[in-house]
Amino acid sequence: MDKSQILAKFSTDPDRYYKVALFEQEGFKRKSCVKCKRFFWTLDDSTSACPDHSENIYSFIGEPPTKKRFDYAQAWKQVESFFVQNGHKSVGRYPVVCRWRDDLYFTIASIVDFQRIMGSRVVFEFPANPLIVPQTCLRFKDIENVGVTGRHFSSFCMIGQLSVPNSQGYWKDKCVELDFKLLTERLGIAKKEVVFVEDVWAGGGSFGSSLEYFVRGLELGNAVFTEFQGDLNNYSILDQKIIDMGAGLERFAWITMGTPTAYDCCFGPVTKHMTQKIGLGVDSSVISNYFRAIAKALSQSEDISIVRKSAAKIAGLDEIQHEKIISPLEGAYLIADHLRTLIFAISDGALPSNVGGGYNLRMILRRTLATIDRFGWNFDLDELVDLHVDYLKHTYPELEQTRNDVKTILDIEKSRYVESKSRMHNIAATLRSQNKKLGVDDLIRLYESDGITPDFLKEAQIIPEIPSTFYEKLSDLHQSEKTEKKEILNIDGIADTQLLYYGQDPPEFEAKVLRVLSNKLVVLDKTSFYPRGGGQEPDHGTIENFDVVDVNKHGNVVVHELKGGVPKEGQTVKCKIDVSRRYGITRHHTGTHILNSSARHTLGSWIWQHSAFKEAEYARLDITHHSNLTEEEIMKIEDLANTTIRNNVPILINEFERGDAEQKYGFRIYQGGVVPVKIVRIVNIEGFDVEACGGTHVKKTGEIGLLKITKSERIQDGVIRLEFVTGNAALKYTQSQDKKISQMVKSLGSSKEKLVESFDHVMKNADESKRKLKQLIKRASESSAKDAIAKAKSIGKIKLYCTIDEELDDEYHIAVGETAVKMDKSLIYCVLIVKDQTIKIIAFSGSDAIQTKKAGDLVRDVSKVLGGSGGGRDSFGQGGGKDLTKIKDALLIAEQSVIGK
RNA sequence: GGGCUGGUAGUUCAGCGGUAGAAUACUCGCCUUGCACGCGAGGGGUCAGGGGUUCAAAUCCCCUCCAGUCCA
Repeated sequence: MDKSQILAKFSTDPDRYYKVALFEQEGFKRKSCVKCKRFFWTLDDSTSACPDHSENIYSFIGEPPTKKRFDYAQAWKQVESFFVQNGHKSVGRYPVVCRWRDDLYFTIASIVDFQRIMGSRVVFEFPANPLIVPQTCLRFKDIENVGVTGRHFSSFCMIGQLSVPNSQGYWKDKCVELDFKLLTERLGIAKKEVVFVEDVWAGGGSFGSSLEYFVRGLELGNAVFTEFQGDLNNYSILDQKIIDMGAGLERFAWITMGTPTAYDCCFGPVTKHMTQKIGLGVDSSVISNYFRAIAKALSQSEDISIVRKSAAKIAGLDEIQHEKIISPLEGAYLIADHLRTLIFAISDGALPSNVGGGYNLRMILRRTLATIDRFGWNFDLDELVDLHVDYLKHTYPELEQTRNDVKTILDIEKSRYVESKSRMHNIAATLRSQNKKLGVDDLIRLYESDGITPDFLKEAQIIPEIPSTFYEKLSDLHQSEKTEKKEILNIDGIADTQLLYYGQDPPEFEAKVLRVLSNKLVVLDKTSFYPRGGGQEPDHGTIENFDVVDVNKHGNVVVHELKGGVPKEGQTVKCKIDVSRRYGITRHHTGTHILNSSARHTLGSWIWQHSAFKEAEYARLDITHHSNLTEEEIMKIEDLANTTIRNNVPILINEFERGDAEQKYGFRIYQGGVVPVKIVRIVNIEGFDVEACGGTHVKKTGEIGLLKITKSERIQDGVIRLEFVTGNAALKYTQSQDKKISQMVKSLGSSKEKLVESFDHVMKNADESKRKLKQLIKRASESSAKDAIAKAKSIGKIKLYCTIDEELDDEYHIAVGETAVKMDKSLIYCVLIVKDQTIKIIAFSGSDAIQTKKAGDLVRDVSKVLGGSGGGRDSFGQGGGKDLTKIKDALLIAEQSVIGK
């Protein structure tokens, strides 16, 4: 939907869409900006331009409009206590890794916390009404601006003020009144300073008006009133209207502090520590002037390099001063920002990698490290992380728990960066020594497959200039599309299936056939057949006497696929589950939970389930982890899992309201991904693991018997796949392993106890034999060569030795031949080697014999006879053929060929 | 999720259908009072693994494993 059209429409009726009680009470006037025509509301009679175009834009830098000063941590305390006093519930932040939405890697706005996708619709679930949340959000879109503009962050805290207008919540009037009071009464900003700008918001099929509020050109927040659904020509009022006010906490702090940038008051001791260490003063008026100028320049241009240049000019900084004063500051801000983002992301379970959202994290860490390198600083990442966490833990106490894991991950990633850098230098050195001219395609390949940028090559003076077509060509390469298809079955009008497997779970039951589809799909009124879902494979069994080969759930209807025929609609049928298959699957499913938790306890807090698959014979679990697993790690995980199994821990399954479950157990419960339901089923392996899960589980862990990991592989950067077996499948696995060992023992003629020794012995022998053979050939070649010379037939000036060998191979004859022609320069050495139904020809011509016959030519002539081909140089040639019947002819041809026929 | 690149001596890499190489490190010898260096010789390889094409594969094709890198 076109937002400008909605805005145009809403603007024609401001009383209906924008005018709130506060405007009336306080006497706000509605004006249209002299520059951009946008409508805004203000108490200041003298203003004629909207905040973006006003004269005093960003004049709070150095001169804040408040007497009170609140830094980042204090600002939240003020906002929180204000809203709590006004009847809001303050809820903890949600993870920045957005596991409850398939379409987002990271939480990008506070409202996302409460959105759940059901089918194609977005539904809202609020744990309280009204509420307030300090939601950390990650955005990588404007990464180039971070550190430079003074206000762009890769992560920031969006204060979310959410209200549903009903008996507890409120609508527009109260919302704007509260926001206004927060600014004026709590923060102490003069009423005249606050400006509201009319705007609209649209997305996900709904839309509504919004009011952005500014102080001196700085947008502090945006109150969105989601009110309608449909499109502009045909829309209705939503059943559930929602107020979504999002405000930047960093900006709240900034406006009261009036520091040159928002970074100065939001990273607490971090930037201070850095500027002290590198010896930069940040308080000077030059810097304030510069960043005020940046803000002005930003409203005129989006090109950051132009903005920087023009701001330097306004602030009166020449190029050298700019480079000396501003650049390092920008670097310090960037480092502080990026590290804070990494702390949140890693704490919430994201890992830097080359896929998905992990790539963003790898990029910002590498930008951080490259910045440190560029200025030659020696910051200790661990120390900076500590400073951040010590500061942030007042607002986000949970960060304390992952402090050390964050350091571990950063350390691993850092060493990858260092390795990558040294690889780049190696390649650069090679390129330099090759001294080849590099085309655009070469540069693109270097960039895409080795990460070597043309800038790097230019700096290393390997290329003189970056070709103008480089970036164009590069972006052309990345025009890809996504396709997704899903088959939809028509099950309209069929009643929801009663799910027996969540109740008594009878292995045999009678049910009524409600519908037969496509002559193979059967829908019953109730079923014990567990359908495919959450990585669990479906039950098999029989309905009447027909085999059930597949079971799927479509909405709330379970559809059974039969083989060999179908019952009639309306018929009552006898159904039987394949119990042993089900039990195998069930044990693997509970085993998956145990294994996941075992891996997390053994490896670290960053372990999450990435995906899983469980059937009767085996299961696999993909976990998020930074490196391939060592044998020791696998064994430790296995040990813990099996200890848990032997402890025979009870498994409790209960249903909770989603919000209650999240509050009680945290977001760790969502290991299996998105669960679009209001009531979640919690599977609790007491004291060990808690997950939201709809699958079938054993009653006590002891039932699993044994869990054996059979394979571990890294399926992509940051994801390890564990294949494993439990119960009877585990026994079968060890039996088959044992059988293999027996076979090896048998062919080695050894015993199970001495298997490893015997194997080592055989390997050693083989190595030694190979070495001996090499020596033997070397020593024998001289006498064999003499022998050949003696046996050779004289033909004119030269001698020909030509023979057939069915025992020794080309390696031997090459050695002998080479020696022989060195000893007798008039010799031609030619052997036909018969092996595996083919004939190989090897020929050497001594340096004198070459004039008569070149080895390459000889081979070509002879191999032709044998139905093959070959060739080579003057002194050496090889070839062959497959026609064994012509082997005698070949000898003759060889002689004739030498004679010159 | 979609691509791309690579895996050869302990290490860094070259070779890219036709006898498996260089540099460096290693061992030994020579030179030197000794060290650094210099000179000479030598050892060191399942060319990641498996299959295919071919008279012939490190080299071409397919699969697997391991690693790197770019994009969304």
